[in-house]
Amino acid sequence: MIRVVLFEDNKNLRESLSMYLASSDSIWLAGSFSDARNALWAMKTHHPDVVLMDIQMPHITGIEAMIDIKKVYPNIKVLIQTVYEDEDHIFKAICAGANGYVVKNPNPEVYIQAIEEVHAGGSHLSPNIAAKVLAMFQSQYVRIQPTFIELTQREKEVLGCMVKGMSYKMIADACDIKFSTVHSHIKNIYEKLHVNSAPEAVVKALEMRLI
Amino acid sequence: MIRVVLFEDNKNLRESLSMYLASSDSIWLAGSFSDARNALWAMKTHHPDVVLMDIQMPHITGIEAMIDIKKVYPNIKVLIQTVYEDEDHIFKAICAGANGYVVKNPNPEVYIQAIEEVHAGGSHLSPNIAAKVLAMFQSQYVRIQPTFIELTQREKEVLGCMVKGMSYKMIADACDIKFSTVHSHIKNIYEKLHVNSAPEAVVKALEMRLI
DNA sequence: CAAAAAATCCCCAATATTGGGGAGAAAAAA
DNA sequence: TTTTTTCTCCCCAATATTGGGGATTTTTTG
Repeated sequence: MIRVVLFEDNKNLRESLSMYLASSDSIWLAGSFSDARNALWAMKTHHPDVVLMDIQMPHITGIEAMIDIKKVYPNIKVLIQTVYEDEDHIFKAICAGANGYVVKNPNPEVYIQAIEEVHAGGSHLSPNIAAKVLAMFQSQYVRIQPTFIELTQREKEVLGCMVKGMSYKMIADACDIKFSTVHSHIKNIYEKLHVNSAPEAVVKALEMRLI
Repeated sequence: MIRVVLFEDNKNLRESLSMYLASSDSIWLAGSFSDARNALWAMKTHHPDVVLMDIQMPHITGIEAMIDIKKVYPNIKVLIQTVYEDEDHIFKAICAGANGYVVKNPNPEVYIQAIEEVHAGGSHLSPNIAAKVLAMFQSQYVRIQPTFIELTQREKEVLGCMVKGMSYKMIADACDIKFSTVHSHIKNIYEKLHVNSAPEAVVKALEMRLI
């Protein structure tokens, strides 16, 4: 049986969810709490396999509690359950190491399924959350190149150096060309990118994934 | 009913899956094909809501077919179903706009669930896939967090301006402070970020998502 | 409330960058 | 092969940035 600990500040929800989880024969509800300040103590006492964690709670947020838990017990799986569906919360939860993200749902079956999946080493994301994660993922990698700009090999090289924060002198050294040549290349780069300063060029280069 | 078209080169699998989908009362299987070269024609003829697409197929991969489909029919949802669980395939599929990724599974119920979720505008990821996506996501953002750097509100504002490529003078104007103040802030920013030039600061800011 | 931190401003001087020209060799394209 | 692009280099002068000192006033915090 999967040992589960629940954190949820809303009394009604906590009690109904507890009752439901306790009635499942694959889950052993080891404890349920309204406050995550005692999270580490709860872990130590109940050593759960999976923690079902609300985000919005008084005193300390579920994400903060999860960070604490993961620091001490990296093997405990944490399943976030919340009403928040905005990118910011999703992002923070994922970065903090959440093993799943379930949107609060009147249908309690999904909790069981999510807990089982997470316990088995997978992750569970509610469909809307999954869609947002995929969208975030895509926007990171799918380049948008409305204006296709061609930089020569040398120009890319120089731009690459600029991104690394190198000065003209350092670039000249690194590329084994004269200072004045670097100057020329950068003039051309600025012309092509329609910018007129190094920071702008760097931002544009990163945005367009030119380098 | 959800109109579905299936692409799967394995005859046995295609037929058993077809039969299963056809027996569902929420799904209308509009067609099933062993070859994705006719994908666009299939879309035009059967105008499905959801396409269930294998990756590994002769002549043209499911991902390539999906790219073609998405180009012409961006509203058609594509659900990838495959045996591949490696990061490379997952990554490519997501970047190409997949709405879901189901690992081939002897239990056909998950297909129905995935199709319904995708059709409703969400995404469906098999637990192992979701775990890998979350891991990829984390590794992108969490890596450069060991040094937690705190910038003040003003400093973030100034840094934000620098990222936009503004000069000291422009920043002074935009933030309604004196040139010398901008200078001071930037000196502090450089100190905090351990850099000594604008391009470096900009790169670091973007990397650390400080702004 | 007192201390610390943040935000605001100033001076000066060294260095770096940018923009304007121009020009010759090497490589790639027509 | 001729033409064009790329890569290379130089000069000069204007402007911008950086680093080193400060100092004052708000806010925040202990």
